[in-house]
Amino acid sequence: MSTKTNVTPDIEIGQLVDRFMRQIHADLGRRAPAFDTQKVGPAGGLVLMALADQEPVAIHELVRSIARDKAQITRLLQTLGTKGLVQKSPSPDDGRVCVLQLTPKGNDTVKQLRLALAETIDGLLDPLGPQERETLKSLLKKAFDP
Amino acid sequence: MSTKTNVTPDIEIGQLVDRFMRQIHADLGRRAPAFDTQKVGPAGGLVLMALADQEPVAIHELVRSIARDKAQITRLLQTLGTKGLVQKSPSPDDGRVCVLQLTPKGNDTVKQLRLALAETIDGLLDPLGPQERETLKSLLKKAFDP
DNA sequence: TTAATAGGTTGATAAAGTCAACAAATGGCA
DNA sequence: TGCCATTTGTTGACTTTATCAACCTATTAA
Repeated sequence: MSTKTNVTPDIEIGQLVDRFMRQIHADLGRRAPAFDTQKVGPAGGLVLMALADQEPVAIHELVRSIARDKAQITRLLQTLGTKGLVQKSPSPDDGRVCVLQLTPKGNDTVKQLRLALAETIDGLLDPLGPQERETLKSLLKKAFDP
Repeated sequence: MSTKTNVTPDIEIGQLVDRFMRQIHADLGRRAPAFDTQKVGPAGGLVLMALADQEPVAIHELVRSIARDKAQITRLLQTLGTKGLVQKSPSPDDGRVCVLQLTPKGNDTVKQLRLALAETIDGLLDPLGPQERETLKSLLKKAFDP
């Protein structure tokens, strides 16, 4: 009790976050035919959106920022590449790294995905007022922003 | 600004939540050998913890509360059953439903899992103060509690 | 009593995630 | 300069989750 670590810290948060994530996933899945015109799927969508925030970016940086396995990203990028959404070019500075960039088509796709995601989250956070949403977002950012 | 729906609601929240979930998952996975003595895995662990909060509970209620597919839960419960962690008994009221309950062994397992999850989350929320954590939790509960 | 519905199981399949091994490029250092 | 450890990205093999439809039984409503 003396130290700052509680005896039982937040046990519920994990389950709540899981539910949050899963409901986002479910709702997006339901509406996917309407907006996922490129059929990138949930994983591809997240990669594209992360990419849009960070481009131009090296693969290993993207991997770290979204906390996924690099093997998985390699393969995702292959399919996104063949769909013409992402362009991969060797870095001039370092022969090992590949630099990623969205194509115009990729940018359009991201716009659609973002809109859909925003709508979904907007719906899920319905019980919260505008101010509460801001608070939630800022707390998450404080804890998990790179 | 007049209506309650913003033009661009919270796009980032989805990615932040995803990162949160994924880091929980990664950290728990790293430490799993130390605490997952029954080898229930991430999915099994979540089911057990949800069960502990709700038992005795019917399968379909559990399914709804954790937002997973019922087929998946059926199979998870089979393995948890053979490990002697969960007991499944027919409901006296309704011949279709099965009522779930943790065994003593299941309860012990949940205690371990909860401790591990709490430690992990405690670590991940390090940037947040005690008050901010409370706020975060209450917001999530307000939005996602059954 | 029939028809529709809900709860749960099974089967088949797809999608994600994991882990180790590897080649090429870089960097450090003797 | 030459060697070794490290980093980056790819590939292969594999396990875990997730999804979807078909199905049986019990319940409910008409």
